[in-house]
Formats: sequence, C-alpha cells, structure tokens
Amino acid sequence: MGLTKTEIFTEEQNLLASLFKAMAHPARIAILQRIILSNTCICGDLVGELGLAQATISQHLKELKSAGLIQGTIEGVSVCYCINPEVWKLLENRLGEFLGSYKSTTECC
Amino acid sequence: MGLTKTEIFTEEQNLLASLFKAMAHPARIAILQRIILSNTCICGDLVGELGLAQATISQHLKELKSAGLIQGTIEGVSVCYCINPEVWKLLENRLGEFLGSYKSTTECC
DNA sequence: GCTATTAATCGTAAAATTGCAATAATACTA
DNA sequence: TAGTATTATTGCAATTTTACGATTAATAGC
Repeated sequence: MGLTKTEIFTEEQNLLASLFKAMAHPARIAILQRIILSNTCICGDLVGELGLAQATISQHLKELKSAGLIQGTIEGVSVCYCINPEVWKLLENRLGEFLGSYKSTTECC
Repeated sequence: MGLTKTEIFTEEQNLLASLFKAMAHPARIAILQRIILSNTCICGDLVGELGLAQATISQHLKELKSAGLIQGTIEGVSVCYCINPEVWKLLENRLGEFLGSYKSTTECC
C-alpha cells in the first residue's frame, strides 16, 4: 500500500516517529548542526557549504520547519532560521525518557 | 533523482541520520517499546498486539536489526529479539551530544 | 519604476518505503 | 518421516522521499 497506519499507534509513538523522521536525513542533520553552530543561519550560506541545490535545501528547511524543529523570520532580503527552543526541549525530554527506559543490566539473548 | 547523496556528508551525520531513520516509524517505536518492556520479545506476540500483518512486522524487525538496534537469537521454534546494549549506548551518547550542543540561552529570531 | 538578490514553489524523474498475500525455510513433535 | 508452528523471503502495488531545473514571489537598492 505504501502509507503508514498512524491510526493504530499511540500519540506518543507517532510523535516520536515524526520527530525522528524529520532528522532522518544527513542533510537535515548538517543543517541543524550548522544552525546550532552559527546560531543565526541564512539559507544561502548552506547552498554554498552543502553540495546540494538551492531548491533541495529549501525543501529540507521546510521539512524541519513543519516538524517544528526550526523557526524562521524574514531578515531583510534573506531569511534567518534558528532552533525552536520549546520543541528542542520537548525532543530532549521525550527522547531521554524513551532511551532511558531501557536498562542494560538484565541478561538477555 | 531520489537517492540520498551520502558521500557529501560526514560519517557522523550519516550515522545519526541512519539511526534516526531506523526509528522513524511508529511501528518500530512500538516494537522497541515492547521489547524494552518485556525484555524478551517474540515476533509472534507483536503480530497479535500491533494491527499489522506478520510479513510487515518481520520486515520492521529486519530493519531494526540491520540498523543494529536489536539482536535476535533462535529460541526453539521462535526467535527472541532484544535490544543491542552497545548500539543503544552509542545512540544515547551521540544523541545526547547532538541535542546538548544547542544552548537555548542566547537570544535569536 | 527597474534591476539584482534571495528564498519558495512547481513540475518532473528516480528511488525508497510501506504494507500485504503467498510462498519458502526452519525447527520442533508425534 | 510427515505434520505443525513460527519466522523469513518474495513479488507486487500505492505512496512517499529525494533531488534538481525552471519559474515565481518578495525585497533592497538604484
């Protein structure tokens, strides 16, 4: 079929999956790292640094934005993107909770 | 084109992206949660619990396995899957490092 | 108003993902 | 050895993702 059955999963599972999905591409990881590093990133910079076309980067930025991970405001002729603090904190919390729920102490297979 | 240009990104970026990708589906999140909870999970159980066909679940398990997140050993007639402690620890470290690299203190857009 | 610069959007193509029925493979059991 | 139970694999269709060229929208500077 090719479409995910979101309705059979919990809200928590869908949320985590969608956040992971937004970061499940090296270009988007690179963009996030770049934004974090400079703390004020303009799209045009990325086009020169990553080896991807302007349209492609704009698309990745859109995905990060729609996932809520970043936010952008118009700054003169260009756009300034930065991390969305609330969503980033939510991500840290949910992820820490999820990863931390596994205790490696008990012996298994 | 439709294929990711992995060669233009760093090893770190590709690793993080592939780990995120492995978890970027609610069914795989659900499977991981289920494995963590029972600490000894058999595929057949999941088929009853999640509303997905046996073939589909087997495929998701394969993806989690190839990403290194889980490992399975044959246990009589069925297979016992559990978390791979080393990879899980690696995931926690790299992810913590990545998420922690952002400090929300500085004002931005 | 006109032009240059920047970013978003559209259209398209190739490839990957998701899901399932059907089938194959594997290992117990009688 | 035949039969049963469990998991993996195969083949297929629908959808999504990735990427880019071309075009469009918006804004600053002249």
